[in-house]
Amino acid sequence: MEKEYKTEEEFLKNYDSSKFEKLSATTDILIFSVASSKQDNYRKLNNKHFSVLLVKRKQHPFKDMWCLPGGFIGIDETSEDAAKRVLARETNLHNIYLEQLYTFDEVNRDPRMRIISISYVALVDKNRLDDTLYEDASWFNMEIEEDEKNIKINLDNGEENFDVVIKKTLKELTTDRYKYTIEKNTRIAFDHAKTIASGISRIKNKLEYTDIAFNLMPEYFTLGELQQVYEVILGKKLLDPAFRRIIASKVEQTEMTRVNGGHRPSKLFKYKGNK
Amino acid sequence: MEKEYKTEEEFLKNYDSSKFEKLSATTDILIFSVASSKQDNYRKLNNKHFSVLLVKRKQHPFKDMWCLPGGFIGIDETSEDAAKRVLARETNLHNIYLEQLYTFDEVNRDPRMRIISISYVALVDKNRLDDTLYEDASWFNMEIEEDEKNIKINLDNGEENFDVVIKKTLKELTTDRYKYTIEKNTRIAFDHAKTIASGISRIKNKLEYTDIAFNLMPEYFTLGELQQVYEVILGKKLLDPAFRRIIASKVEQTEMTRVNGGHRPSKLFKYKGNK
DNA sequence: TGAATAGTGTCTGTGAGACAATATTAT
DNA sequence: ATAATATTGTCTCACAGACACTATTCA
Repeated sequence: MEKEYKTEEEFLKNYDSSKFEKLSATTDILIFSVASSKQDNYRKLNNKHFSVLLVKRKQHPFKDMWCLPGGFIGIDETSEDAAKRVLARETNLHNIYLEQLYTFDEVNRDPRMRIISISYVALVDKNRLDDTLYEDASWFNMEIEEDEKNIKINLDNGEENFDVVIKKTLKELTTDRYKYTIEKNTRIAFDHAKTIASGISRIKNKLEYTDIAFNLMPEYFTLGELQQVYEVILGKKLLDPAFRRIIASKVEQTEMTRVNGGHRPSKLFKYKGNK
Repeated sequence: MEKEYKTEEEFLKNYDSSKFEKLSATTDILIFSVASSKQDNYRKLNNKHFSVLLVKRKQHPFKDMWCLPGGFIGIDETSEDAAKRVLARETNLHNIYLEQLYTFDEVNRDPRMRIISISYVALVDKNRLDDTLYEDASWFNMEIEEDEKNIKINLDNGEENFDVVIKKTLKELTTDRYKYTIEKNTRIAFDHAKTIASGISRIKNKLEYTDIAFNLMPEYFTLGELQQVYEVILGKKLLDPAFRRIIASKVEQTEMTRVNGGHRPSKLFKYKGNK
């Protein structure tokens, strides 16, 4: 006890509190999902969209603009715990895929005071959600167009529709890591447009070499549905046989089929787990 | 001005400072490099080792144990700026490859008080360093053995030699993301053994799909040297023809050759840049 | 000369891209 | 019958793994 105190004291002596003021930390969460919208043609499958949950700000700064759900990190909780807390508040769900994305800490990212943001990505199956949303939250469908220089995201929640453009600049030195700068943005608060772009990029990458896609799926699904999820996230059509080859080892066929309109019914599959 | 103040006030009213105490943030940097050690046999090439810079703690807690170079993040600087500051102090170099790794924020990771650590990975070419090291810093060669369940790292700085074992457990839900727990560790302070394991894992992955390796190389190098760098980081031998095929598009041959003992001299190459 | 590294040629198997072909359903 | 999706077959091309072979140097 004596020693504890002594080292603490020693530490604080060396800790220049005028220079190294403490700072506030929040967690901001990208809650991603895939939404389905009915098609006009009875034969056709539902249209799918990669979507993100945003919250309308009720206060200054950035009043009436959209931001990511988030919250302050308590002195006795980890950022992951804080993220789970926010996630439960927004979705009423526990046990959701969650991974740390990046820590955004530009000095003036919040005009009020120094607040760093430890951001997380969550993936949820929309079927698990009830329709009631917390406060002023809203799901935005995203259309993503990405090239070498820019990521353009069109966001649409049925009432509002706007574009965000994030410029990717290669950082100095040999690396593939991009630095994101907001090129066009009128409706997203803080630096959250960057967070969204980073999160999309992370999920797109991981889609190709991990099984995260299954977090967006219900227990039973058709391979067509699964393929659609890959397609809307990657932003490109995939060839059926190739997709089936790749996915085959990860799924398990069931006896059930889904009858879905004027075409051949499809078998239902479920996730097999990693090998 | 009036409005600024008003919103700040409003904000602070909603900001429950008893619950959301501010916290301290540091940056910890994995400074990786590749060391060469002379061989006994005049014909043989230098032995290469993947190495990391550690600093001996002079104070409690963890006195006399080894930790990553790091420092507090000022209220007016980003974690990246802080990392560059530390990097310049330790290496006397600017313009070093630097990327954010992960934010470690377990509540009790520092026994004194709540301190979160925004960690970075830096890659330096050892030829650019002079031999004088800042304070009690020391380069440790690493031997890495990794399997499905554990990462075992043997660290050796010529005087001390010890093992660290980090257990990888698959996190709940469908994901390839591992949670690291320290299984065996006697000489590394704080949770820095985890940080080292994460950093190694990041670099190993990126080595395969980016050009980061060239940050560890001098301007001119032989393909054999480059291959050695890949081999010590990946922890396995590569086949010469395959390696040359992959690397061919990224390098440019020069007129120079390196004469290196009792064997055929090798052409010197330089990095061509992405495409 | 021999040990060691440098560098090239080539066979083979795997796997992705491409496209064709067949199956099945509701209207 | 037809439009739409479901599912499978197969050809080709690129490329990684494997191994053999040649080139060159210095003690």
